Amino acid sequence: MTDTPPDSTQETRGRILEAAVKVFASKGYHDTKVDDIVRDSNTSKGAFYFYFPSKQDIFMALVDTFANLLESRLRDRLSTEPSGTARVEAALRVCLETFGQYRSLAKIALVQATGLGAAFEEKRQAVNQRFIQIVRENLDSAVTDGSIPPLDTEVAACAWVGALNEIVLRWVYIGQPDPERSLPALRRLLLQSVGIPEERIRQLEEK
Amino acid sequence: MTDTPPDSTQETRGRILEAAVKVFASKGYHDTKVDDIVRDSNTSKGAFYFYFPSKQDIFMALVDTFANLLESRLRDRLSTEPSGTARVEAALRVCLETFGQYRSLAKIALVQATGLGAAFEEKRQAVNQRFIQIVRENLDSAVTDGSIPPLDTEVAACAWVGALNEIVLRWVYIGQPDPERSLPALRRLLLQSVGIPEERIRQLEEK
DNA sequence: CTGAATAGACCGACCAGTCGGTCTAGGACT
DNA sequence: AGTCCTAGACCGACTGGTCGGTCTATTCAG
Repeated sequence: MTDTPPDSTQETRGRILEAAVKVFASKGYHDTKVDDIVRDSNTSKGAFYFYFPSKQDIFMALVDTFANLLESRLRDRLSTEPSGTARVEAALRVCLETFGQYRSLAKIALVQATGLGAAFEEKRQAVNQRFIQIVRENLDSAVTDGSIPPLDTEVAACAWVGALNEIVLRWVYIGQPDPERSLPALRRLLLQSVGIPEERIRQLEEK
Repeated sequence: MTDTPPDSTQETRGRILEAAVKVFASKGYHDTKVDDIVRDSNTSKGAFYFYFPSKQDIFMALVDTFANLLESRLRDRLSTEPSGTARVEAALRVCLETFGQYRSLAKIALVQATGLGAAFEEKRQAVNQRFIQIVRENLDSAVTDGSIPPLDTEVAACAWVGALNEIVLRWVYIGQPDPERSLPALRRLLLQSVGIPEERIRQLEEK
């Protein structure tokens, strides 16, 4: 009658992780009780604390998981893309794809890790900083090789990340501006903002 | 021995509000105990619950206070500013001034109201939406009167608000890019992003 | 004297984390 | 093969501390 077939052992851990993503994403950190995760994963509190040291720990691990995934995808993609303008396109695509593919995880990383107390705020800040850094590096090199006029790349990088963040957030929340629609608009916005000439942009859009 | 001088009555309410702003801003919603606010305000739990129905309520009230203040300042300023490019300048200035003047409140509204559970997320979304709406209205009218080329103003408005948000957040947190420094950079970024010609921007910067 | 304002002891729900226990697989020994 | 043993996976009742919120007593202004 117990409908659990002879599970392979480590599967339990996976079920807990899966449930954690789901519940954290839908209820937020504080409204998620460990018991919720336990219930949703069809395991037990014992199992939870057997695999994870604490609620905070599993949460942080999820944020890291997502940030790591996104960062490596981004760096991979950027390293194979020579032109500056194409990089914007590529990076935006990678972000939106990844956010889309792991929508729940994304929500956790983007939203839930904010405003829950000192430890979490620091983490959020740190994660964002990583991506701002990536953007900045690329803007810097674009300035160096003369493809865009000199500008305050730190501010620009923050702005870019902030803009993308907000777009994705809205999408994650209310599904509103579909990425398919917002991507071209956002790309043009970002490119224009750092002074890339109209003609280069149009060239990219026609491709 | 109690060092509280003969307080005028209603002052208590003010002291509680003040303390709430301070404590919420420094510890976040969940890490702030009602007793912390009581202690910091030199009042009592009885006084707290005499003036405010609940912890959540006073928090929401603070968020609203700030959002209302900012919105009215923005609308005031925008209504007296005819030119589109000048509006960007004016709006940015109002935001940064207000954020600066009420830094703690700003932190509460921008950060703490995120990721703490359904009610708070909704509020955050709603508040952001209001400002996106303001930006959008202005972009729309700029498109209508031909001062900028047609574009997806919803996406653009989100991006603008997101960018500003991120810049301010960093500043509030780590004090890093000083507004005096980021404002010109950000202004140029935003204006360029919606395709305002170089010459109009320079013109504004020289003023 | 009356009622608003204030104090702070107290209550009880809530929940992260614990801990003693059960179950199962598989190895060793007969 | 059968029996025992062990270890590690897993279970869930329970605990202990923490706060939001209540309540009664007290103070004080008018």
